[in-house]
Amino acid sequence: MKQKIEALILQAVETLKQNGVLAQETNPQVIIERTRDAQHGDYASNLALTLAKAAKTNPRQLAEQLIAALPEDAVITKVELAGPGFINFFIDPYAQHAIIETIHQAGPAYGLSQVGAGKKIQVEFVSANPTGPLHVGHGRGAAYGSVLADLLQAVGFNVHREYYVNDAGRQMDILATSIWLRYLEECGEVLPFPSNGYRGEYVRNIAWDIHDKSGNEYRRPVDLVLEDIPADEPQGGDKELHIDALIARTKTLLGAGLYRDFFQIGLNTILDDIKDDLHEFGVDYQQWFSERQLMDDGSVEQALACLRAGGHLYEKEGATWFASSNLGDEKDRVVVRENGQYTYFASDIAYHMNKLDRGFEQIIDIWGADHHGYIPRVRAAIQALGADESKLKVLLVQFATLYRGEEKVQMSTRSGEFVTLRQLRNEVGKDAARFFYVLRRSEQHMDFDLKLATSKSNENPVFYVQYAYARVCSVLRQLDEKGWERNLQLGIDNVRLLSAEHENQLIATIARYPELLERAALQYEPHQLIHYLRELAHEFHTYYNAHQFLVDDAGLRNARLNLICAVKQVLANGLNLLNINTPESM
RNA sequence: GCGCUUGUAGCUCAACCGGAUAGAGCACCAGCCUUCUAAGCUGGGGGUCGCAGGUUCGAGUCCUGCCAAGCGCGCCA
Repeated sequence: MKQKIEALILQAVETLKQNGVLAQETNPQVIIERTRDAQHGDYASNLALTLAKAAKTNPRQLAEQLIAALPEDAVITKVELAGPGFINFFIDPYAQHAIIETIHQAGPAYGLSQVGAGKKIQVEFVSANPTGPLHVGHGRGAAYGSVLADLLQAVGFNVHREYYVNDAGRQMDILATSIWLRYLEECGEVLPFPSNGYRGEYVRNIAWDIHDKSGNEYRRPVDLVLEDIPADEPQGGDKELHIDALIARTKTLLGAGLYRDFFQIGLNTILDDIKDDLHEFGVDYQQWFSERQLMDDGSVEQALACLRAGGHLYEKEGATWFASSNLGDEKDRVVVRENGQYTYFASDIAYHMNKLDRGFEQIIDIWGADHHGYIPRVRAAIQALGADESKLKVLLVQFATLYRGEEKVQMSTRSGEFVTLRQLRNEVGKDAARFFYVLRRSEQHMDFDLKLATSKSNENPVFYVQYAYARVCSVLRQLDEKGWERNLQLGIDNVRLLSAEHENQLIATIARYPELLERAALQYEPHQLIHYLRELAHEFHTYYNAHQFLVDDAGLRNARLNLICAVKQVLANGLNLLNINTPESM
């Protein structure tokens, strides 16, 4: 419909060019908007307002001339000049009725499109360190990323979902050491636990499990473990020096081989838990990409060689630096430490080079907002690698501040005091959790009230949408009980009986679903889909209260059934995209 | 101090490339169940769009300054 009106307006513009009203070189971008107010018709164009200046005339006069030059069209019942120079189009209310039949034919495919044109696009999200279970902060990134990926796929992109596993680096060593110390306790040793270690209950569980399976294989005498280790913070020492010494001691006492085994068991256990957790949350990936693999297969070395060849690296104070400040970063960054180890940033450069090499036309990184300072250096790296930095899009997800009623919930992975995603799912269920997370724009700070989300009452908006779906199902059950059958063709033949205001409104809303999907996807804003579904559900509930569907007149009955079945289909398509269930009864 | 993000109704949030009288939900008030599920519907009150300038036919939206909140500013990840 938009295209149709656009074409008509362009014809009018051509006519005015010939009349000399508009300059020959006028090549306007015609914007047709759906109106927000029914008084303004169905569609509106602001073309006269934007062209008035160039045409050296006032907008209302130009709009009048445009309207006069507009070709006749059966679908358009009225064209009005309004306000400062808007052109409002009123559409024949029956013109949109055909969408009901379209929806019945397309079914689950209704709303899908090909604007993405099969473009290869990668979405990397969550990518939490495998040092513990996912918490509710990760949940938002998981819900946002997965819905965004599904949206992009729905509009025709070739989407690759990926999780970057930070399975190398110091944090992982701290984890392995933490598990080992708990394991020693399991063996019967008594020793202090480092203040900087991972204290969560899951660490004990892994240790318990290893002890159960391997007995005392990894056991070493506690006095050897603690010998000459610098004091921990509570004892007046430095917690970083303390933990680093413990890591080194763990490696020495176990030896490289056993340490590696032990490390791997810890990593696998936690990663399996994360995979399982996300899967149950409705989040699945095409690939789990290992950071350590980049280290092991020489990718990091190769990436740094590439930067070096481009003259972007230099040595200073024993470390190797990337001159990112030449490329928009606020300062240069270390890539190889004084001790010869790569920084996290070094492997991330290699990772992004790898992404580019895999031929993605667009790379979307979804990060927690606390990583925003990291963006300029990654962009700098991509430029230094000789790639087009506009291929990278970084989307930030603000962490949710967690409340339990009025009380703010403090979270820290290290101390083990946090609410896990799994706990949240167990309390509120997958549907409500996903719905809640996607409800708000991702850059928006968000207060997540556990008390509210866990309430199984009508305060929870997910039920409202699901209830609309269940209500349609219920009507169909009633139909069956009355011994009637739905007749699609009879309904189509009588579609013009759908003339009530509620019906026209509902038809207009389901008709714009494809546009909505496209916009939500291209703007990376899944919350638009949620808001749309709430609106659709609301219009359905209103319709339900205002009109009886199961009337004696078979023509009207089937016309209405076709409409509510089309609503049901759109609700299902939207909820499926969100990976939220569609209950047949509630 | 510098940088990024945010600031809209009592609370939580929307507002499509700048567009017409800024909208929902919750909460509050008043109504609607002998009729397809009341987890629903109808109506009502409630606003200095953080503040001040600027850009223009038009600004919640763009620009500048200020105020406030969150985050960041490691040879951590």
